[in-house]
Amino acid sequence: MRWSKLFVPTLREAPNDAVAPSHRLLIRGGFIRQLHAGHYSLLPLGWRVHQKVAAIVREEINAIGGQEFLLPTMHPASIWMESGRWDTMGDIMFRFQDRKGAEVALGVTHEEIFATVAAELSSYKQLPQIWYHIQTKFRDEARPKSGLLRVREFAMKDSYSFDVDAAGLDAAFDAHDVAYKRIFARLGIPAFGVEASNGAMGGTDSIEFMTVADAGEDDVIVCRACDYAANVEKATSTLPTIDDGDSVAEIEKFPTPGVLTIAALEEFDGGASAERQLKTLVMVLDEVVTLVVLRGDHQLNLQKLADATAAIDIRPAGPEETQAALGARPGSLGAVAVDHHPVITDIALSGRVNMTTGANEDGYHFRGVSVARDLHTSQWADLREVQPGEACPNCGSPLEVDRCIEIGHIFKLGTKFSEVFDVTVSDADGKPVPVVMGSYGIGIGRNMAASVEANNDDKGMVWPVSIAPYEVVITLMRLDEETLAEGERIYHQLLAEGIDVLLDDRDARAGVKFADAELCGFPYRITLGPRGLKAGEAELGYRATDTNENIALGDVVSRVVDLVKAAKV
RNA sequence: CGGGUUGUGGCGCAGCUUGGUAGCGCACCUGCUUUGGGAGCAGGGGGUCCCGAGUUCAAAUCUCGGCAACCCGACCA
Repeated sequence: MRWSKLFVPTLREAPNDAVAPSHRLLIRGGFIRQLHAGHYSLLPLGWRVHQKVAAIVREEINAIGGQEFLLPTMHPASIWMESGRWDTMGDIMFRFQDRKGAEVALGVTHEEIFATVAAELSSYKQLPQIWYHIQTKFRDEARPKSGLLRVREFAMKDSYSFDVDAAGLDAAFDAHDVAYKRIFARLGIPAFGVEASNGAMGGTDSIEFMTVADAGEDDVIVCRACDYAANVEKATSTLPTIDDGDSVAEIEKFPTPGVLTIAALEEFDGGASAERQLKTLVMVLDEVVTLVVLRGDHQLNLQKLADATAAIDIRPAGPEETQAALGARPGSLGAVAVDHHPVITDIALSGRVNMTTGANEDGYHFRGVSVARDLHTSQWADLREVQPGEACPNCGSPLEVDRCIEIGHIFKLGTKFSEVFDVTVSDADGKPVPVVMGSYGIGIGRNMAASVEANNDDKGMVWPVSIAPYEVVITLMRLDEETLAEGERIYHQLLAEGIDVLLDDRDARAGVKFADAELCGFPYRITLGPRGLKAGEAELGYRATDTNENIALGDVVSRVVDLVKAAKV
């Protein structure tokens, strides 16, 4: 391609509302333009990268036996009603009516659709299968942000595995785990897997692939001493034992005028330290008022509560609801003897005695509360959010928290969808068994942006050769006959070698061409000008290291070909 | 959904307080000079000032209503 013909609207300054580095650079480099919130047009350079990312994903999924499909992205409501997700998806799903008034939706994911196709599987002999497509997903995100990192319309590779048993699923899962790590390595993204919540999907194992970035949206708890890493939605830690005293006291109500917070009760004469208090949160889970009890100094993680209860709609109770439920205002609430509402108790409170908590009477608290004896716990669950500095559950070292971008997610679905959509096969004994499914997603555009987050400097993007829009740019310092002729010669030789090469034949100043080439992040730059030509040399520049060297004109092509081939492996 | 910020040529901004019909830098077009790190001079083109209503002789500017975008949080298979 000749730059003079290529549409690359570079900007010297990024729009003010772009903040994330990848967002700013992709716009400045003329790779993307926003249409509206969460919807981006991919311009020629952006589209080339996008296609290269997709090609790598395709290669790696094909390598583990994946078969590529293309399923529709507009779905009838009925199929989502069958799986029960018409309701559970909530506002994330774009829904509308066709001209006949039939309810339709744009796909947020494709478990249902692949399952309907898989219903034609009939024998265990046909298994295992790995099916995938690279298709546009639509998600009406509450807050699209950071350019390509969080959008409402995006291409995603989602694959689904079909196996006759759990062992087969394990194999498919592990194969994806390996494939994903290869993909991220090829995309130039430092990635690691973390234990993750399955969300509303259910299932067992769930691994999210993360890369550390300020622009990320997920907090990941990591241990530097061992390999423990988990999303805060899932992370646990080892807590030191709290000394509750030797004897078990009787429950006792005592006046606490004006004491409305955990902190105030710590200071109060006759109060208790936070770790010896019970914190009672009044939550509304799918319109059921529920008490959630945690240790006084612990924080609730909402996703853990959602996972534990399978509730779809979770919100804190309002003041009136709280008053109606417990007869007291926040600050004096407790779960002691409450049995007219579900009580979900954090497992960290197991076995605790002589605790202090609100008495459900304004201005009074209880002391001497035994969790097992005095609370009518309807469900125990791990609800508390791990804090940095707490001990790693594996090795005891202090945990840290990293801000991360989620760049891929693999998890085991089990038989939920196969049962709903009757995806059954006959096993070796001729008996019908539901197929065991797995689901594996990776966003193309998000990974493109994540690669920029990981590979940039003050001059612009630094693409890995594997996904660079062009592998080499030939920068012509002058458009005189000689330079042009030599540029054309090298350009055509590189093209013949299958190299993605861009010839910068624009009538522009050297500084402009250099700055644009660096901004766009082409890995190699061949600089040709009268000065070098006179000496029979070209300059070969390396974007990643910001270095260059002079090379004899006759050697440039073979040198670049070698470099590109070596880098692509 | 709560909190905050912002909407003025393609991008970055000024003008708004104190109404008088829009300006600067970059980018773009023409010419000349220049030419190995975002050139200089001269000339030129381009704007429903987010939308609507109101006040006024007159609104980018004041009032009211709406819309949109961004940031933080909530939310997010």
